[in-house]
Amino acid sequence: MDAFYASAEQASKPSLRGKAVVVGGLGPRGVVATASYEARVFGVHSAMPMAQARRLAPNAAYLVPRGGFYKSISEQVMGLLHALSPLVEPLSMDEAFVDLEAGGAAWDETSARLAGIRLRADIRAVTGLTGSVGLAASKMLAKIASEQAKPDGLVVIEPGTERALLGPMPVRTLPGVGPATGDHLRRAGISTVDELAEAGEDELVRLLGKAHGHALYAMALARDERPVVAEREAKSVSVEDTYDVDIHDRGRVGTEVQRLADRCVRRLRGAGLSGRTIVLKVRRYDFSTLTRSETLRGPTDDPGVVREAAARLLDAVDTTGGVRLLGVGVTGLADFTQEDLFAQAAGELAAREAAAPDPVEEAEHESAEQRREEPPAERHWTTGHDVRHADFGHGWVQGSGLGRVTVRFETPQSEQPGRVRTFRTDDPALEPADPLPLVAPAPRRPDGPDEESPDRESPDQASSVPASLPKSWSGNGSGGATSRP
DNA sequence: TCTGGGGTCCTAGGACCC
DNA sequence: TCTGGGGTCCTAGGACCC
Repeated sequence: MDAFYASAEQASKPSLRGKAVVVGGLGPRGVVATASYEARVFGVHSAMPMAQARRLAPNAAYLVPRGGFYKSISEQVMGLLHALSPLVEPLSMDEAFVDLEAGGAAWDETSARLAGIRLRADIRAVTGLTGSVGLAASKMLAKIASEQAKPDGLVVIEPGTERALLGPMPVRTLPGVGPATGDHLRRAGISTVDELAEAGEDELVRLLGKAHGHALYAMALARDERPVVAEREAKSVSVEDTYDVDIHDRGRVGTEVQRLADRCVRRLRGAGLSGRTIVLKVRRYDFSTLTRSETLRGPTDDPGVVREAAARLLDAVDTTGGVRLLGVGVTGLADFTQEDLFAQAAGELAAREAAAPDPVEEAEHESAEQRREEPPAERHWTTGHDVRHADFGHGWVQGSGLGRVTVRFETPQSEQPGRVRTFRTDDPALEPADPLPLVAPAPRRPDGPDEESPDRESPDQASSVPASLPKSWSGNGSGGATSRP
């Protein structure tokens, strides 16, 4: 998906279309998650500190990420991919490998290109957003092709042309070559893929180590036999928080670690997992980062056990000078727990847990209590979130402060930017709302194809989109102007 | 300019075992 | 009596990706 978070916000808020939009953390230590292509013109890009983005693009719209909203769009797109092949390997919410051959969706260049064209049209029809497609004979090349296709394009790397295409490219093009490896290679006089191949495998192993050296040499020769693997098991679960100001108080550090341990366990349990190794992460005032870990005799999902392990690990960490980040994670995952096995044998743990309050729920209860005791409920309206007003209908929060909240009333289907109105934050007519679908539910067509029916497997079948296709799938999407939905 | 959050994979040393 | 070789597990750190 192209500039996924930012594009989703633009599709959701017509007044932001064609405008610079930056999605990311809005706190003093926030960074950019995604910048719209309009914002990239100003030099704003992912992972940039938000403060710097604001200097570069002071008039852009700044929004916090709405993970649940993006996830629901992601599921629609992944659904379209699964219709092409059972072999779908998600890389993130907005990117996945698909083995078209395994699904019978393509068997040569022509059928592959057609599948890509249909997929892009389907993505647009179903989600209202644009995605880019890279087609090639391996994962590495498909990924490079999709980068070249962005935004809103499709690129095919034809078999036989790989090395000629790759050769002159900078080494940083290859997935797995980041800033450190890039610098390392540059100091060794290697800056292009051709030079990587010329250096030879032994030299690369000497420079970069075994695994990386062999892998990079193979990639430089366009060799990549890695299969597309669906459904990989999670290997770790972790949570972390960066604080707006460094924490100096040792007691406060302790309570934060307990909170993080509880949050981590909630996620662990939510996924039906347990783990053997507890990891504590500390980033100090000077950005130096350390981890401490402890492996238990058996896997656990018990909040008390994880809390205690995290507390023990913290005991061994010097936090003088303050900490900017704390994190708790669990690895060595299993889908059962030692405690469960004992419980089955003894048949009484469940009863005991029912009698005694679960520390996780207890913690939630406590914090809810604390919230209730906070000064008289001034409702908080988060910029960018959807709301509904009894008289004016659906809109989103454009800003709030000083007891006022400003709302723009528009929906994804609005033809022009909506009207803006300001209310008191405690206006009873105003309430939070869920995001609206980006694409209006299709009117019932008796003979029309139905996205929800999973029964079409042949690429010969009609695609679920109108005949009018976007104009920019001619292959090379990299040069032209961005066309937004 | 001052650096998020959630992950994966690799390396390297030491303990331990056979 | 003065020290082998291989394998696994644990811990810590670092690179990289989105």
